[in-house]
Amino acid sequence: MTQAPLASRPHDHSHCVSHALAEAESICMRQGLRLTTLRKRVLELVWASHKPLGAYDILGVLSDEDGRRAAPPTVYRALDFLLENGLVHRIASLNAFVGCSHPEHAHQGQFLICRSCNAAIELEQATISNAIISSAAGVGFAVESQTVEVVGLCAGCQEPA
Amino acid sequence: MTQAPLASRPHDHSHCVSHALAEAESICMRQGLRLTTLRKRVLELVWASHKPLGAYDILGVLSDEDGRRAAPPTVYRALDFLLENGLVHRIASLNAFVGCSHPEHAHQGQFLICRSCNAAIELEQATISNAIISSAAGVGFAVESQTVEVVGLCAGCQEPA
DNA sequence: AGGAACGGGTAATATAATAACGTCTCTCAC
DNA sequence: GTGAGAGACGTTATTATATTACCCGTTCCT
Repeated sequence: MTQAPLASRPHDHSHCVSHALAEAESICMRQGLRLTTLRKRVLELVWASHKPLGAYDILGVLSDEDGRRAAPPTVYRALDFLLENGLVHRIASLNAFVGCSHPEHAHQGQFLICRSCNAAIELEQATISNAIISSAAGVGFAVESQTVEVVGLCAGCQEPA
Repeated sequence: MTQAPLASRPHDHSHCVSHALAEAESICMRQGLRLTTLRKRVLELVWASHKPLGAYDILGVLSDEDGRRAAPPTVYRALDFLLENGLVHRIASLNAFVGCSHPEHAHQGQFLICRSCNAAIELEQATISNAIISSAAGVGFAVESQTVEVVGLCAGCQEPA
């Protein structure tokens, strides 16, 4: 087996965050999108860990740090922007959001969600999506978007023996 | 391509319903489970079409026909029973429920959801789940459950040319 | 008969998401 | 520079989805 992904190993996470923010800046710059203070802050919060974060968790943090309580639309609008531009993914089975590991190109991830540490590992395996597309084609179904969310145990959370 | 699945073609749907109910009866009988009036009625409603149905849609129908308004726990408890015993599936991306096509054996379906007619087609393709399991194993992740939900156009809803 | 287990009613609450409307601030053509 | 339009965000209210807690009656087993 290859090495376990970063998300499920201890690592200097501040690097993930700064890298994600820098990449977001650069993508928005190139595409003429406005990565406002709020959007940047929400992206930062989503990237605060590799665990998917609920909209209301984000809302809570924003409210705490602002004093004034933020309202849901504030967060949802920022999340919509980030989703539309491929900077975060939504995990439907958790009603939660996680930073996109490869925002530089359009794609839909597949997610491995550890039920022990809650980390979400993003995959982008053509074998999976091709299997889906061709199975669907077998019954005449034309695929437009895929949701693949898997629950289990990440490498780090499996008991050593 | 093979023939389009029943769910996406016109068919005598009352047969689907009666077959599903009969099979549920037989499964519950064999396993000593109590398919009460309420549970049976909820199963029937879920099977009323091949379109995933929200818990509150079910609630609405029950309330209408009962006169007295049913409360959420009534429906959720019935759905929990049906889910636990493999008689219905939950579609996470829609917050909705659909009858299980193959309740006689344990499995997790893969779903093709038509964005035009809303029908959900259940697949059970080993190629898909194996692709997922082996991709996950490649990063040391042990899969326990899979959610595969695909949106697109079913055979019947694709324009003929 | 006694009592545990189960099914289900009811009220309240938690959690997730959206609607509708107003205001401010950029940007850009002129 | 200036005004028109678009975009971003605040605010209030509402809708949609799901769960908790408590109670009561029935069933089933002894």
